[in-house]
Amino acid sequence: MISPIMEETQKIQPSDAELEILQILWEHQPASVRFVHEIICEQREVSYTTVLTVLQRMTKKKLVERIKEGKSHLYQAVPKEEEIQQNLVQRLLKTAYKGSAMKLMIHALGQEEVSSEELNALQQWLETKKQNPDG
Amino acid sequence: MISPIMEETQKIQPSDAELEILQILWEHQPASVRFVHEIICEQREVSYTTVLTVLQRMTKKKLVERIKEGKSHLYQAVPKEEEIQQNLVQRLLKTAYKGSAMKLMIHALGQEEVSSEELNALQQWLETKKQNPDG
DNA sequence: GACTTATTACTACATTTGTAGTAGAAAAAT
DNA sequence: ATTTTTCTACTACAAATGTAGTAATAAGTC
Repeated sequence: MISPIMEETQKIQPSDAELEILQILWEHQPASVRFVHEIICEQREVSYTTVLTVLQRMTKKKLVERIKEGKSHLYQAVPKEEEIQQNLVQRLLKTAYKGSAMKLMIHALGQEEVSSEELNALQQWLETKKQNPDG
Repeated sequence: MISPIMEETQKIQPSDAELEILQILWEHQPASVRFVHEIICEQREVSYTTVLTVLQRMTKKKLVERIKEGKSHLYQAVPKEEEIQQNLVQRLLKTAYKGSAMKLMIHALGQEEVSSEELNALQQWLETKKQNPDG
């Protein structure tokens, strides 16, 4: 879709499968197809070539980088985890919350059981933010 | 994708175009294709039949309901806005934030300019939450 | 009543996505 | 050296998505 909103938000928007793989890479950089496949298979059944195919597409899109390693390859995430997270929240904020960060937060807090440590951390964060708005 | 995470999160996940339309409906219930089209066109160019087609698919998926109105129809969102929002944050939380609501919130707050009213509102909300964790 | 407009139904089509099979080459095992 | 395993490359395919055209029908307009 090419709405103005989309354009602004036209940053990297990995698909579900891609994000799943990125997550793994962010934790175990660089990794082989085999490795990624095994990790995923701890959660769900999927064929080796499926993972391979997704990784190949991701390479084409520059979502990952390939390092030759003898016959095979090692993969490495290109975007930073934070960057992608930011993109995704921003998008959600605009497309589903009309920009109201508040409501989004309430929802994020509301459904999960947030530990009181997290609540405290957030409170502190808020204090800081109020003092120094450009944090 | 049929990961365990996805299954849990297998609630309604409207596509971009669908969400765009839902947003409009939530604000102006019930609305004609024409109306929806006009609203969208304030933002971006799109053909009337495109909107019609999406609405027809949404009807099939039960994302909207159709009310006959003479020759034409009026459409009404089926899911509640909050419900969809919750689904989307929950999904984001699980797929991109490994469940850390905190980080998600920091990001939500961090990138947009959040008014100090919003910050205050959040602080109050936090107070309440601490007193009465099952809010 | 003939003509123009609005509206729907149906069809189409390119892309993206999730999924996986097959073939061929390289490496490892025996 | 022959067989088995491990990889990659390539191909395929169904479903979803964003997009829009055409035909038919109903409704207003002159």
